[in-house]
Amino acid sequence: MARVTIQDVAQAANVSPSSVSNFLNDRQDRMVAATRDRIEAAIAELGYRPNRAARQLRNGKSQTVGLVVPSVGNPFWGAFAHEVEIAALALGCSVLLCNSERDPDRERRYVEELWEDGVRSIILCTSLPSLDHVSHVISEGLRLVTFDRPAQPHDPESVVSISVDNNVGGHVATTHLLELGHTNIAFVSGSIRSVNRSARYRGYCDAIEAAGLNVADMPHWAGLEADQFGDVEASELGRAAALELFADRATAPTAVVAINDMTALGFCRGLRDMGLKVGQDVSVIGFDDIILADLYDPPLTTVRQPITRMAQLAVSEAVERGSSESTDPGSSVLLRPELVVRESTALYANTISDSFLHVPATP
Amino acid sequence: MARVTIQDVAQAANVSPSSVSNFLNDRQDRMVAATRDRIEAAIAELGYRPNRAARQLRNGKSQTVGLVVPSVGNPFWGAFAHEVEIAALALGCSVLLCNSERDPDRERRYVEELWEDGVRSIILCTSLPSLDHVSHVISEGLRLVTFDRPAQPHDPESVVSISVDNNVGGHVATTHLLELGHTNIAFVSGSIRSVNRSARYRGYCDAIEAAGLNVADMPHWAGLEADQFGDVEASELGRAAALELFADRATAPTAVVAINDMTALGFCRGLRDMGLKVGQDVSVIGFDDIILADLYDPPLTTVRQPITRMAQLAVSEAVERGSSESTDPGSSVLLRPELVVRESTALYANTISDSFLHVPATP
DNA sequence: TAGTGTCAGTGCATCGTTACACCGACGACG
DNA sequence: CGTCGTCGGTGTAACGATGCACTGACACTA
Repeated sequence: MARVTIQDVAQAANVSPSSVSNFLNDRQDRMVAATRDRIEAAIAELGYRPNRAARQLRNGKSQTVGLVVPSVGNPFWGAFAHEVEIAALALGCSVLLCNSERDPDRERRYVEELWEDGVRSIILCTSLPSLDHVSHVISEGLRLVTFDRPAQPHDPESVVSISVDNNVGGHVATTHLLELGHTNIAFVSGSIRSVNRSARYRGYCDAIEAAGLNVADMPHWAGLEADQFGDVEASELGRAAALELFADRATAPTAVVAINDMTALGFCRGLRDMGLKVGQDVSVIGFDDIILADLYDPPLTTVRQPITRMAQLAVSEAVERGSSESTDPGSSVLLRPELVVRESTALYANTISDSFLHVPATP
Repeated sequence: MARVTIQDVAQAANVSPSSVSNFLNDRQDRMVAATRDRIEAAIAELGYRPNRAARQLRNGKSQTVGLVVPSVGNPFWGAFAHEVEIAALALGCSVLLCNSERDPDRERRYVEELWEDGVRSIILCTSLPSLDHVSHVISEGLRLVTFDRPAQPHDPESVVSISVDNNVGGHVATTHLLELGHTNIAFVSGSIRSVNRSARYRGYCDAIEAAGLNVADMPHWAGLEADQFGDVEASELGRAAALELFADRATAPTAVVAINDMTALGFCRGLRDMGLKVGQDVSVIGFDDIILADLYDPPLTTVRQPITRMAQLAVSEAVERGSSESTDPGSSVLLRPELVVRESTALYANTISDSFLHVPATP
């Protein structure tokens, strides 16, 4: 059961290893049909599979795509990683998984390491405003696809971005709450020093102002000590936000736009700690539509990201850039998010419930 | 910025490449201290990093550990993958991610492919009773660590298993409900043709009988068409179970042991569909303690798996088997799960609520 | 002093694949 | 008929690391 090499195939097909190599690397124009068929048959018969290590050693590239996410422990990123793996498999690639924990330094180290290990395509899920920390690798030829981070003016030319249109996402979410009659709508985000978060916030602001309201009047909860929380802990953040925003019932909002579903869920949990009912006392809308959104009680209204499609796009941009239907380098794909209305948002008219007005202050 | 090779280091240190190789491969006894220091200095100065592809080509092994999970889209597996990556990083390894979708054939294909690509250590999260589908690779020398699947009598000798003690887990969960006074306790599992699930079921049965009750009197919901559902869909399964078990209120249980948290959450969602309140009308206990368990409303009582510890064990068994403190080959590590009481379980005495008795039948 | 052993370090073939440079044969063209 | 171009295919030197088999120097022993 020793390994079948290209030599074995060559021998079986009565050609030189070079020809087999030519066959494998799409230079079939260089040979007559009969030869091609013999090689093909030999490969099939011997069950030959090229040795990745040798290939990679020889030409410095690997068939692996690097995936750098903040943390697969977060259900959104877990789901995305799942979709990426499926898409990569379809293209014959493996996925090397890295968790950056949203640490720019880890991002850089991972990207450098992957590059040095021959990985030439990386899907980087970052939302840092600048790509300076990895630009030196890009300039050496790395195919970088950023996810969840639209292209920025100063990005290196070759970078492709796949993202949802966060601006319209934030707008859609906020408009939904406005249409339900809410006029005191908080934005809960943690730090927004990231391009996707600030875009969502902009969408929120635009919607508020378009409704003739003043953003300055709305509570904006932007985290504890800046960036103290990583990604899995988004829910902790939401929870903390709820406790803080509802400490004073007089000024508390009746509706909340959360930066993502995990934060929204944490917020709901915090509301519960304070004896408030989501979708009754307070309307909460999330972002992402993770599997848990539909499972929650009440099911969470949210803005869905089409992650399957996005994962496919990201992988195909990463591994087959330059092929027929691929995007131009430097382009940015912005997919349209979709509002999913469930039960965590309700008419403002129904919001002023007994429980809201008479609930005792928490200790 | 060309690659620094072992030759460059050798030249800089005034030794032969062989000596550098010796240095790198723990054969430092073969050289005098001064030489060692020179090599060390040269490596540091040039920033040398061994080329993985070349290494792998030469000796057929890679520094990568393969991780085969049912689906990283499932928050439990996502969290586990996260921990595995952290543990692997600490040991200088990368993690290659594969989703088996619980399909034995995909498991086999992935394992074979990883093996052929030089991966010599695989953490396989399977719960298939037999390892026959991968035993041929094991016999060639693969270091296989199974996770969430205790060793079975017919397993190949070299396999190490890391798992929680599912039997006591099931027992602890059930006992908790019994202690709350429940006597009609359902078991919701989907197919239990997997060793961990059947162990949990056994623990459940033991506890029921130890309480002087009869397992035959308890509802056991074991899935729709056997195995129709994958892993992410565990929640769908739970939801379906709820609708079915509570179709007839007369025989419906007052408490439920779910096979895992996702199923439990789905079950809660189903209960909600029927107008029932978890932790009030019905007590529900899960298994795993995923991050969402604490976030849920009501927070889910569950049996926690110590995944950080388990991931560390799995990785260290996979990559450094044979080292000092490692387990004997063929051993099985069973960690103790921990009951986490939250609010989805309640005293039976409090269970017979108005809403339970008078809720209208759903259409 | 010849013989044996140990120590520190090196030469070289090798892993499987690739692509450049080459080669022979045949056809066409001036 | 000689020459050139093209086609189909091959030889070979890498890519970078490894470890066996070896060597030269020195020490110790009989």
